[in-house]
Amino acid sequence: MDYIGLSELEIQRRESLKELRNLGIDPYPAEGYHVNIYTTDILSKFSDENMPKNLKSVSLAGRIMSRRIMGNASFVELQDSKGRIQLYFKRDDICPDEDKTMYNVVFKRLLDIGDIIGVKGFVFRTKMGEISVHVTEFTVLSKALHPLPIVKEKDGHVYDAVTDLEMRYRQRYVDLIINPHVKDVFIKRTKIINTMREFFNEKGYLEVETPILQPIPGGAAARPFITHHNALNIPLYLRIANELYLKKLIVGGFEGVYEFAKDFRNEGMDRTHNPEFTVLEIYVAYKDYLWMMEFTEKMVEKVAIALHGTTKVKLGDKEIDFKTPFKRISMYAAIKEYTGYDISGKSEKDLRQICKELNIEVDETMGKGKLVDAIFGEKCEDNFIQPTFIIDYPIEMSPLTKKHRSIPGLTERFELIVNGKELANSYSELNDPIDQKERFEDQLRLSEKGDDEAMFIDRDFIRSLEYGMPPTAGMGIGIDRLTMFMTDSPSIQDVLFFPQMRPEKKAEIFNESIFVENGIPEEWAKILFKSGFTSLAQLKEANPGKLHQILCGWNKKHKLGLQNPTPEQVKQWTNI
RNA sequence: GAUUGAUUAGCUCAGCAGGUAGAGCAUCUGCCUUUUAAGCAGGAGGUCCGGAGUUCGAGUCUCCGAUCAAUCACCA
Repeated sequence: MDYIGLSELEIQRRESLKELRNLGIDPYPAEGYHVNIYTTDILSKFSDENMPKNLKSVSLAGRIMSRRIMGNASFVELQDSKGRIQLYFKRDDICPDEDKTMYNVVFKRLLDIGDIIGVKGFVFRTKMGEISVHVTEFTVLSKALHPLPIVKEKDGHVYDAVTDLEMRYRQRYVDLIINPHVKDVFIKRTKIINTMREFFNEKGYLEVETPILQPIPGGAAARPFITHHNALNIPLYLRIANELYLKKLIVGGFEGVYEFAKDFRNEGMDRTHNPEFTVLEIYVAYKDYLWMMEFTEKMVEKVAIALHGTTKVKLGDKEIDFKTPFKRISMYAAIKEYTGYDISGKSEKDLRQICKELNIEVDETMGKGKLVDAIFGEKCEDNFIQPTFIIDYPIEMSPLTKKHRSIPGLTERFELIVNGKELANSYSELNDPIDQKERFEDQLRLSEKGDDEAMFIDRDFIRSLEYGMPPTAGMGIGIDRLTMFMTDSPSIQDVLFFPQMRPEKKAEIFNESIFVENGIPEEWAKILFKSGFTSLAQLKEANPGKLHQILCGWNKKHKLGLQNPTPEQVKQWTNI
């Protein structure tokens, strides 16, 4: 076995692996292990007076998280999918006969923290009062070769926790093993999605799937990822939204459709942005945005209660109350409240001037919509901590939204803001095909002006509207953000199992061939390379005596079991 | 992309106006027979992120690079 480059702990574990096999124990057995109880059930059902029958003979499996060996009695903490429990191993119970190998060798010496075992035994309470499993038999189920970081915990106080974010995100499996609260976040995430799904299904809306690879990335303003389809020889885009496809389904006659969709945006990454993220979009025929506002707040309230049993949720040092009804305020009223400016009816030039007076950075490519959005984003958004609907957006920033029924220049649109961040976005969908075509053309003009986020024109979408789409309300909500709010997570990386990261630095390219070609045996060539000799010139400069020592030392240290070269041989190598 | 900070044992972290690399846990060897984050004693374990420079001497100072984090910018 090639131990080069391994730490001592890893070498030890590989040695233990060999020894297990020599003893006839398969460290990775093929058959399953019969489990009849979880750690948490043992703890909750235990009773000193009236021990339930099923605790008299338990069989469970999990990972060894700590060991305390006291001669021929030992304690182990076992972690399964639900929690942890203490195991008690006693030599003469594990090995009733003369042969004490299973305890003295296999358990004490060849098992390590991180290994996965199955145990059978009975439940009891130790003198110290801890509910434990007295093990009568154990089975090695999987030997861990990579040492697990050791985290200790007592009375809620955690010692030596792994806090390195890079390790936690890159090796999420390790994070999940050693930081139990991490699992909770993801269990809650799934619960959020399930709760929403139930809410929609109860009303008879249909869960659907629409394309992720799209010839035209529509439905939002964002920079897409581009890929290429070989057979068709065309570019394809990863979707930035599923809006247009879902509306086509409403045209097709469904009453309500929804999709939990992965969207992709080729933009910056930070605490609240990941290149791929999950969005729920739902469209319901014969409804408008006022209906959707009530629908949305009920849905969010239901999620909060499903998760926490109350509408009040802790978020950092704040408490958010998701009790309905949420506050509603129009966008212009919000701007007036926080800036003092009444921007209704203002021209692009006026808006630019107002931005200047408010010290908001603007550039030439920004149209009216983006200017208003800049004012709102800069001066207002942060102020809305409790759930608030911002309603009635200017037409320029809402190209897929129906014009307001009574206020010119505005659209029937709302966003839900929580903790100063946009959570959901919704509107009465524009179903006038001619108006829609004009709005797309406006976007085209913005794009020509240099706005690289302006929407593409989707002619098939316009064609679908020409067949007639019923009045429809649509809503999109960021699942990652919702999960952040509901689990008190400060960054999106905490609610994604595998957040996008820069690739790990490539391992050094292993190339000892130059030495091999010059007659040095391969095993020694590798060691030369690993000890920092990467060229023949370097080798020539080396002191042969010292080099001999380095090589023999390496052989010993890493237990390679190679026959050491003679000093003369090594001298020869330096003279190649 | 900018600024600031970080990178030392498997893990958590010390270390200094430049002078032989430290602790706890984990690991190994003894002792210890129901412990409570960690029983006791002893041992082993490091390319101090990489490269160049200053110096008699660099983990420490300077420069370049890598990676990560925080803040900002960008992100309808």
